[in-house]
Amino acid sequence: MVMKFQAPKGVSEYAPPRSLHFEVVRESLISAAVQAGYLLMELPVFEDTELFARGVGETTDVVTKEMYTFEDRGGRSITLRPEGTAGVMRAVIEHGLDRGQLPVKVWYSGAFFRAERPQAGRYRQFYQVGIEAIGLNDPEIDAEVIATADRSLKKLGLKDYRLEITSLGDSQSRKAHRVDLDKFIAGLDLDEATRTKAQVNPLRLFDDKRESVQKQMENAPLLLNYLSEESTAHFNAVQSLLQSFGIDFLINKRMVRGLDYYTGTTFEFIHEKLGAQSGIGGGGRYDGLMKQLGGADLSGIGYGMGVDRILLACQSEEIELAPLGKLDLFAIALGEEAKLKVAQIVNQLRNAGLTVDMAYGDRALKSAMKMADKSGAKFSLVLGADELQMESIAVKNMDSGESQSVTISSLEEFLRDS
RNA sequence: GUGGGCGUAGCUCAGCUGGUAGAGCACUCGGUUGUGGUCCGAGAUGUCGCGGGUUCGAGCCCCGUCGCUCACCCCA
Repeated sequence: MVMKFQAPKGVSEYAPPRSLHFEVVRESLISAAVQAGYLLMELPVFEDTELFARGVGETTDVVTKEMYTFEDRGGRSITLRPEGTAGVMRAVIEHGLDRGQLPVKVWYSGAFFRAERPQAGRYRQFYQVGIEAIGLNDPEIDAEVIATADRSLKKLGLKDYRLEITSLGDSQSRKAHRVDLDKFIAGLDLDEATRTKAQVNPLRLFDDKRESVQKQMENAPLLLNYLSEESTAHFNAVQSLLQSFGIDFLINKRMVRGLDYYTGTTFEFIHEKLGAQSGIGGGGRYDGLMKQLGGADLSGIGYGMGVDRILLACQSEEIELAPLGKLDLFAIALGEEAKLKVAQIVNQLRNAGLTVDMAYGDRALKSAMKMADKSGAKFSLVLGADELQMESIAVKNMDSGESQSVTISSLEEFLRDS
């Protein structure tokens, strides 16, 4: 018996026709970034393990139990990237961009990896499109980043999502809050596991789904009330900018982010029709990260949008994702002689930059026309013995069903103009 | 790592209290001479996830195993 292979557990992969929808979503996310002046940063999918440990945070769940880590042949510890920001920082530093004109604005797109138990919208290999703006600590750039994320969703026609924002303040604000929060939690009635969780990151308890915990956390001290004057002013400025852009948002005083590097403005896009994994994108400021990784002491802000989840969101809203490119022409040959000619014409049109496909083999005309129909081509042409002699072909408009006669030499021009 | 659900044609699934398998979609061909989208007809396809057990007999019952899936956790 032959072994049957299947994709590794929990990976997201897309075969036609769904891959076309995936492509539309990804391209839409990318174009929003490009529109806002961000430039491509193409990165490796694996990095030195230490980069993520230091960048994302030694105690985070991502680093402690969700990374794909292995040793390469030179004995180096390598990790498949679980997120994008650390790699971007590394590359910015490595290429000296942090010493050039600021802000550095880059976008990236690709696969990320986390060794988690798969579930709806959560995969071990998943796709993100993200941007990072480095070297400018101005509310203006915060608002730009959030607006760009929002635009990338709106471009697709998404409606049933909400934007939640908060500010995690500067490190002093967080320290003061942490002291009080720890004190508060010490007085709660919690089980052992929850207590350990709170020791690693007490903010986590705000996110706990159990009602017993929620109830106890109702009067917990909120970080937002501990913000310094400066942080508050910054956060207020971001809010007024968003309002002036006409972007709706909610302030979530209990927002929790899983990565340690976040500071100040933090945000999340949540889709209302998805399952438990409803976060379709998120991001925030990470003002100490660059320095932490050995670069200049620059602030930064960025986001990561989940392509897989956004595709699911589009489906849940029944949004029609029109395929990007359509065929300009679908060509059909009748008879041996005509085949050569059609192959030649098709090749020539492709060289000229047109998008063309054809029927192969000896298909009945009816069946070939069905293929033409399904291909979504704008025009079809049938070339047989008659046309070979006449040098002119009937080109059929697949929408109207009407045909018109075009000479072979003017075919390219005809397709280009219609 | 912890729970629940499910594994029958390429896809979505049906199969009553056990008697060796079906539907829709998709696919291929056709409805006479070289033109699709509707309609009609015909056809192909399954070791019923795998292994064992009970039984005269198992897709249906029992055990195991693998896989998928949803949720906890976590997050895109």
